[in-house]
Amino acid sequence: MTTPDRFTQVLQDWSEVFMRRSMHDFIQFSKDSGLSMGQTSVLFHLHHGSSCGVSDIGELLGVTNPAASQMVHRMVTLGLIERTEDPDDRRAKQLQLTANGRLIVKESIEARRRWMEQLTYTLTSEEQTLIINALNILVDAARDLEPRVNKVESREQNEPGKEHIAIEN
Amino acid sequence: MTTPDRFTQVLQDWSEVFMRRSMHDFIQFSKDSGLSMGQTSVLFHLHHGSSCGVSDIGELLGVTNPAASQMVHRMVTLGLIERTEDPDDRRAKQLQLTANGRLIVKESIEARRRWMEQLTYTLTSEEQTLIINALNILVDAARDLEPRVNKVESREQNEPGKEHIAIEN
DNA sequence: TCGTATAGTTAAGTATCCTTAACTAATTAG
DNA sequence: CTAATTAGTTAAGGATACTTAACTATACGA
Repeated sequence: MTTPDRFTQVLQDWSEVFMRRSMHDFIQFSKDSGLSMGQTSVLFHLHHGSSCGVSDIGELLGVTNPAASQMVHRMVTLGLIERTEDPDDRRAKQLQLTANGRLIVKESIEARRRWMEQLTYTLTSEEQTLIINALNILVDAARDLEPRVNKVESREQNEPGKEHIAIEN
Repeated sequence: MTTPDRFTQVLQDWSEVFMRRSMHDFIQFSKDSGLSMGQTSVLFHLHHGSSCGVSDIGELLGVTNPAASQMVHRMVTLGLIERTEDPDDRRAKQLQLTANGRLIVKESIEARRRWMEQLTYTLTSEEQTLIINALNILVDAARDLEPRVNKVESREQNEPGKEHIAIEN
């Protein structure tokens, strides 16, 4: 087995165990919040992208434009997101999280953080350092593969304490 | 920032980028296959656990027993899963993937594998080795945290070429 | 300026999926 | 042996979320 093959294999092993856990949390969280999985997806999409239009939501969920419009309407009614006119193009709407919507996203992230914290307890300090270095590389590589994101303002980027640790090779 | 904090942080960074990608693929895949997200979840659950009962499905999806029963019925009709009587307890049913259901799961896994393969192209051999070691540790730790799985038979365990690489410390 | 394309909404109809309530059948406990 | 529990199903009714078709309003290109 070559290194790239082994690499892909271990990444797949990890993704399997990680996805199973995350999907379960995701479903559970959606139910607990009284939201559909689609609605939760929208919240996370807006959390990541900061702002987007109605048709972007349709693309995200793989549904038609009217379906997206109705979903947005429901979520506006629920006080999760707000819909304002795009000043540059008055046909378009800009969707954003409300304070309440942001709160819900934060709670979900916090729940996942607790799971991850559990992982630290079983690992030695050396193992943790190894994993930190490895995942930093992986995160950078994965982000480079991502399609561009129209982040209005990169919030809390260059946050102190998040800088990478150099690996010696 | 302590090592555990930094560890949790980088794990969270990774989970964010990974989840975004995986959720998108998951939604896309479900739509393309003409399945609901719930149905796709069931397929993956059965792929992992090999066999389970109707109420396990209800627990997985966070719905009532009748809802699970109806979902199972629909999926049986679609030829995705089959429902046989549990020989040990004739009240209970054992659910399993059909050949067709297995095929669909395989296709989805293959799609994700291709994404992961892309990641290898941008990384050096040293980086890949580092990540392999790190993720192996992480997979083991995460599996230990998982609730027990009633796998009828551990398929393809101890497959050659999947053994861990020892890390020197 | 006129025609076309784009962003989004509204309306009508349908399918899916959920709930509770009531049921059957098998198991287990006293 | 009877009573209670457990696994699952069926039925009726309701909510959600999807579709296509038809629409409004803005932007843009010739």
